[in-house]
Amino acid sequence: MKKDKPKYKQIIDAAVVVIAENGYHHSQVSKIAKQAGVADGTIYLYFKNKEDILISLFEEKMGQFVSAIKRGMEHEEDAAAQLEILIKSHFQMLADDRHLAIVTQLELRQSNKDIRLKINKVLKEYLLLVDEVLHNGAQSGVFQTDLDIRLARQMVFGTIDEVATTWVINDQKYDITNLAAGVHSLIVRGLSS
Amino acid sequence: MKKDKPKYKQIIDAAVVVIAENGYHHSQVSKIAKQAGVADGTIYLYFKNKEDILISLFEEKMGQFVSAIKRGMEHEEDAAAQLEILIKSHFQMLADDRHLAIVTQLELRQSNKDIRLKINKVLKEYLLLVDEVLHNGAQSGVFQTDLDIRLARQMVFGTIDEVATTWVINDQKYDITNLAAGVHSLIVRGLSS
Amino acid sequence: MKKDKPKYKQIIDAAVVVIAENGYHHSQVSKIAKQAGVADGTIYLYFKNKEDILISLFEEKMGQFVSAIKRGMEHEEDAAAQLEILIKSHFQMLADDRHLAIVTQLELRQSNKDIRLKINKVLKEYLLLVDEVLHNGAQSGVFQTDLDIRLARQMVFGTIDEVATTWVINDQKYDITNLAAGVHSLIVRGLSS
Amino acid sequence: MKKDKPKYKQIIDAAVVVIAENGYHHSQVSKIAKQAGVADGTIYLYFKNKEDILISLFEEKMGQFVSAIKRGMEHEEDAAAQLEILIKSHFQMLADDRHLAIVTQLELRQSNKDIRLKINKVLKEYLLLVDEVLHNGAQSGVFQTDLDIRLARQMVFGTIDEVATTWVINDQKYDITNLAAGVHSLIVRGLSS
DNA sequence: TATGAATGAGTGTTCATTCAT
DNA sequence: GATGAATGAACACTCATTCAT
Repeated sequence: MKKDKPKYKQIIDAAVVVIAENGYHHSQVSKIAKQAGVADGTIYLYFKNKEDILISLFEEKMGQFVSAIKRGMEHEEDAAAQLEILIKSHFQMLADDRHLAIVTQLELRQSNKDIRLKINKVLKEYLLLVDEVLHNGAQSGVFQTDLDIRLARQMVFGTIDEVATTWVINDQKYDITNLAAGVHSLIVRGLSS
Repeated sequence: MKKDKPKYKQIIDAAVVVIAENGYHHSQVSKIAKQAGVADGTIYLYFKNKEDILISLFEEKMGQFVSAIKRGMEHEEDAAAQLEILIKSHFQMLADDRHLAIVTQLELRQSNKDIRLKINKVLKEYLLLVDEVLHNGAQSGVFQTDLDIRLARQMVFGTIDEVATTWVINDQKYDITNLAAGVHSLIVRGLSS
Repeated sequence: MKKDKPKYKQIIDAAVVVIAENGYHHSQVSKIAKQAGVADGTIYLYFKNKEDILISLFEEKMGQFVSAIKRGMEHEEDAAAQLEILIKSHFQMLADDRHLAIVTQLELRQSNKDIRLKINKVLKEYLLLVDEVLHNGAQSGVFQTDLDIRLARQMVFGTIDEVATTWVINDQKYDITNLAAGVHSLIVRGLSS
Repeated sequence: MKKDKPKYKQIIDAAVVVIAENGYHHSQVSKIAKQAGVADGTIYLYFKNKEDILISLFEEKMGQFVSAIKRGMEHEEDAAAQLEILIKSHFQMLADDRHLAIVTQLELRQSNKDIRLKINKVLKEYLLLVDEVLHNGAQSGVFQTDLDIRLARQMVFGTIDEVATTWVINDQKYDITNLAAGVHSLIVRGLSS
């Protein structure tokens, strides 16, 4: 399996660094190859094309992302508490890797429609996780029992994503993990007094 | 004033159609010119460069957007009701122009950092409007009096934007205006039962 | 006659200034029109095309040039003295109009082969004047009686031109008229001790 | 070293032919590439940009030029004889390559100021060689001992250059090498009888 | 005469991808 | 597997010239 060979991860990590530092449109394959310490042609032994690097990058990192969140929520049954863990973990992981945060919140979105559709496919696993929490909350009565899961998920994800993007646009100059509690509260309680 | 001449709007409208149908990266200036019924060079009598078409497009449309919402909220003082008008108007306007919806939710975001910065400047007016509503709500006691306006605005905008993007990605195949009430309820009341 | 109308000269003078200040390749017709205080289209009422401005400019100025030199040599019969007047007048006229000096020595030469051929035609009158002086000198015995006029003319013109060009390239920062005597001496006596 | 690879010279030689035959302004990079038998992009592996082809072309050819002249003068100590060798070599080399003659005497001069400045830098080596000969002549008493070297160099170069340009403009239809003796005589002895 | 808005042809350069070694 | 030289498609922008007013 190619994904287990060292050069596979090597190239992906190089791509994260190069894209974060140079921006998506200035991240030529040759630059990624150089950063990874391989020849240009070698990239194509591990990835179908440039798009495939991006998609694989997102798959790889998002996979770790979801696993970590799942692991964090493992022993928690209360939906509201699960949601808090999810938000905290999400923010924590972005805070842990500045480069990755830039890539996922800003640069990856400059790719074209096709890539973004494939990225959305990868994202689905994360969204399903949110759905689970929401479903659990609705059933257990922690959340509204007649909750429109789809819409609620869009609120949860939209809010988290917007908060994360704003933070990255502002050069990550404040501690995003401090915002987790406030975001959680807003999502759960809404604006109402 | 160039912006008042008919060709200015003609070119912007052509750009919306061309970009929506071909995607940002396949929307050559010559294609836009053809659609607008002018020569390639004419574009440059009205716009500094290709980027400027995009930014002007967004300015023009977003300006109408904000005006329309303001007009809609004019005679309403209750913050929750204002918010509902804002959401409804937002969705309504996207529903009214399929092409524009594609451009603003998907294609515009593929532009590079510089353009996005300028786009954000234009967006600011909209976000200030949201802030006003939130501030009003917090002061009048309709919303939490100690509301973190910045965070709340990110929830409001993030949710609306995510709902809109999801709708566009799904080929606008359901009626997004039907979602306004649900979104409003979620934002105001949160997930809580 | 178009050449006698005020706008004709107005446009030519504008062209000299614009080309001297912006360089040949940045001297658009619109820039010349603006400097001349006329509309772009008006240029084409007086000149066939852009090339024609250049050629007319050179004709006009070179005509004055040749007349002035002829006038200066009128009452001098000695070929060596005539040559000195020619060189002095040539340098004097360049020194009198910085802009024109830049245009004739540097910018006009960037035009393409066709224009340069036409410019050479205009130049011919000047070269014939040189030939006359040389012929006179050969016949009167002031110069070598078996002088190769064509070659001698090329030496005379080549030397004057190179000295002038070097002066312009060095930003006209010394007084070129001071060089006339030395140049004359070199041309007449050569390098020999 | 890129300059030693065969394609470097291949492209330069192609450029000489294409520019000589089509004129500088109609010598598209793609045309040069085709003539060189390489792809357009290959040009940019060896040259920074189109200007760089021109400058490199001149460097390469002028380098050979100067070397050849130096080699020719090696065993000659008399300044007048050195000058004759210089003139003969110069004309001979132009006569040996019709295309190169057109490029150096006509087409290269159409380039803009920046290129011309760089070309002048390359030319300097040639001019220094002339200076050496003149200095030698002045010291040995073959030439005037109080010779203004700078002015004398401008006469020498101006004359040679004008003779060469005239020959090229006249389609090289006579044998320029036959003119070397006459030019040498004129430069050394001047017009005097 | 004079205007100036409109035209549209023309090209240097980048970079993802290939393939002979 | 690994290399990296070579490929060639793709496109925004300028500006001389025209012509309806």
